[in-house]
Amino acid sequence: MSADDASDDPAESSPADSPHILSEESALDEGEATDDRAGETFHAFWADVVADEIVAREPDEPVVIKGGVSPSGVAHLGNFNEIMRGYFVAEALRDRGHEVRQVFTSDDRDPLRKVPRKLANADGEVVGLGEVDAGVLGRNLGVPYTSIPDPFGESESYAAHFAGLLKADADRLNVPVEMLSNTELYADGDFDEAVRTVLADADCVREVLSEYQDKVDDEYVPFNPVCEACGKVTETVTTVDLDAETVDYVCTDMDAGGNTIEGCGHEGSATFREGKLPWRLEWPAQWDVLGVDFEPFGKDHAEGSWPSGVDIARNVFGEEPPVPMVYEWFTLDGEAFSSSEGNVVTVQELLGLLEPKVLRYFFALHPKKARDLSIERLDQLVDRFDRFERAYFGEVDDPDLTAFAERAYPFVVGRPDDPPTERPVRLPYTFAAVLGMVDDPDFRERLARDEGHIPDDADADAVDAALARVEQARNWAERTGNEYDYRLQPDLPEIEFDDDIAAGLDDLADFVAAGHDGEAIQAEMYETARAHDIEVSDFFAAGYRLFFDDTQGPRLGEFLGELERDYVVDRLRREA
RNA sequence: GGGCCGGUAGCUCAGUUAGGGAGAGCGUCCGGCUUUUAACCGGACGGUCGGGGGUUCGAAUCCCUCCCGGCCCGCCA
Repeated sequence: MSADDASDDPAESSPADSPHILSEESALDEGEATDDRAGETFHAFWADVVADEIVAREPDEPVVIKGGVSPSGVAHLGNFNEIMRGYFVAEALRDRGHEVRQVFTSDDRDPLRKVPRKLANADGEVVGLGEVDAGVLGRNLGVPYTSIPDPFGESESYAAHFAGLLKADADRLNVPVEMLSNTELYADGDFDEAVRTVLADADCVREVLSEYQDKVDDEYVPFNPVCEACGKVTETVTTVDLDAETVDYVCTDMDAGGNTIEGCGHEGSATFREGKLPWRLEWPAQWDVLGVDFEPFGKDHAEGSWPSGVDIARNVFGEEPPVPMVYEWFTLDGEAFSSSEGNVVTVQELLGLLEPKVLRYFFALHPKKARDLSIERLDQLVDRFDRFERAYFGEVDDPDLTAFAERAYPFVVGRPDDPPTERPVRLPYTFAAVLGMVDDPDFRERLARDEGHIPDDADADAVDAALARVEQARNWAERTGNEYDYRLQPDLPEIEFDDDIAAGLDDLADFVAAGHDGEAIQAEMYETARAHDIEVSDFFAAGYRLFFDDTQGPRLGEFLGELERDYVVDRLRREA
């Protein structure tokens, strides 16, 4: 047991290797290092704390930031954590003058272990198996994702389809990330040295790995060839030929989370490029091959593959592991992301509901907090972004928020070198939802101006930008069916009113026809109701029925005041 | 059971780096906008900072302990 010479329990990594670098006082905060401490400055933005750690190691340029994921059915928001967290660190480093390369591996030589219940199509929409060629999945259990046809029949493989989704979403968020296919790295020989190192010193690998995994015994060979006969990833290597760089194998059954994927029994030979390393080795091998300096990962890795990866990196590959960073997982409307349960949302879906800046802002919040993304309360997130933005422009009396905004806002809006000098015009999200009840763009602008949300001197571009939120807020209202989900009815709803209300509506029509503004119309509704001895609520309900075919709605008078007068008059008279 | 990370107002979250006034927005309630109708404005209500103990002149913040939640401690990734 050479691995545990230094410590009593090899599984117990030293505190300095903790991946929770944002939770601890400081990995440097030991002993008397007061001079070092004095050199540290407070950072309002977590990405700078991480950047400090990276810079302290004096990495070669370009600094390499990695993320990675095994393909699954849906590229949901949670999968974006690594890309976005890495991005903000990359930007913080670039801002300090470093060259940064951000890569993201699609770990696509991994075998498909079970058929996903939901898939995302090229448009980011989540669909069930019934809408795809599910058979192609069922027939390819155990086969690397890159060798499985795209169930949508569009991309060259299932892996390519999935990687395409991630890349498209990264583009939408304007994050320059280089997608790397693990299969290609193997096929091109990038992993040759790593595989050789692992197989050449298999005893050492077993020794290190056995501290973390029970299945590692004297027979264990840390390489999984792809069977040349059936195409499945296999586990049983019989001999290793280091000179020829080949292994012999038997295609045996594989256990996949309780299910058995049957091997074909074929006995064959594979090169180092025709298989893969097990994850616990593959991850540190990626660090080595790609020269990774920083990698964020989910908390599921924090106590599992990270400690073993550190050990493997040092004792097998002879390298230092990258700066780690654990992030907490998101929930969606209070529940864990689950594509099988249908509790997923894709970046593309979200961008139909809010601006990319707002989504980027969400990822700029502190990673150690388990955050809930609530679609129902998406207005809260947008409001928080607006406040964050106002804080950047010095309009919020909150020193902490202001300090965070001053550093993070330029990154969030993607303009660290050229931050905006004027605060954009923003419509409150729920107000935008109100405007979304009517299609007419002129109506939207008039009402927004009347309510004081658009300054008189705003230029046309600023107005257009502000009004762009209306479509998103309307999509939100429709998706959630919430209290803003009303639509102005272009045609007269079928409805009967009693005589009093009918007379009141006629009077109100005359009042509108005479030309009054929204405020006056609102007031007149009360007057009219009283004059006809109608309950005010009944009269409003009649109005909502006429215009929205509903019993409730927005403040009606102001609303009617902005609409086409003839339309309002005709509708009140139940004529059109 | 063990380890790690979280727990601050009804909700969403700042504040914990470096101990000193418990905060914001939303919601709720009340009021204002001549006028009950979800947009605007003002005010109020609202917290044992998960519980307990300790250190300290002083603790959301540091230490110990317990409770709750998530993750890991099989395999896989």
